[in-house]
Amino acid sequence: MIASVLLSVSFYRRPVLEVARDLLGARLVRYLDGQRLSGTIVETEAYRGEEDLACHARAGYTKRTAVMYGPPGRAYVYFNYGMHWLLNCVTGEEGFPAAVLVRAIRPTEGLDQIEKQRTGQPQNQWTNGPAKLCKGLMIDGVFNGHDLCEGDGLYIEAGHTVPPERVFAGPRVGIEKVPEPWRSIPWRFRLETTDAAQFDS
DNA sequence: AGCACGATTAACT
DNA sequence: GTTAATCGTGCTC
Repeated sequence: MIASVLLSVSFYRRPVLEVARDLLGARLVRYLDGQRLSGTIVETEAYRGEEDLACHARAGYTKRTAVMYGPPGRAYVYFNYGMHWLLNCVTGEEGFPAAVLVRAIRPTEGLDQIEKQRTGQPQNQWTNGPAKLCKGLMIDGVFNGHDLCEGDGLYIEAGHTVPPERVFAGPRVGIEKVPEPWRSIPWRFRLETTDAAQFDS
């Protein structure tokens, strides 16, 4: 049994591209009613600064984006399309808006609980999308601004070290209307699973 | 005050 | 491949 290591503020207080890359293989944990729901992070995206026209901070400091300007290691959880919650991790120095969108995890603990949130869906589609994983782990707006470094309710633990050859970078998705270079810049990171058939992405 | 649209998903044809 | 669902946010008037 390997001791779980809670990712600390120093992990998040680094350039967002490094954090997005290093979160691959880490374990996202939702601690609920004494039970752990968790999954290995297999896909992330980086959003960086007011100049990044795909980043919410393009609008500057607003009530919505305030969390991104705050200290690293906090959760930025926002509501989208009138029905979906999406989870981000704030990164970098306080005052600079940047965050990592957690796009997909591979479920590892609390499968029975996760399934209850994803009824009718096959297991390989329980948490293979940013809104799906929030639904599966019961993550919503109450976690906006939550400190991920306290090990309380929602946090991330270090996982296995992922060799570079297993990391694939590509353009971020869902931002087709964003001008170049932001639309195509390869700030999406994926961890190729050895069991691709069991986990569509 | 009104409006267009979005870091998506699921169900369709 | 196409589209409805559904509402907070930021921008325009």
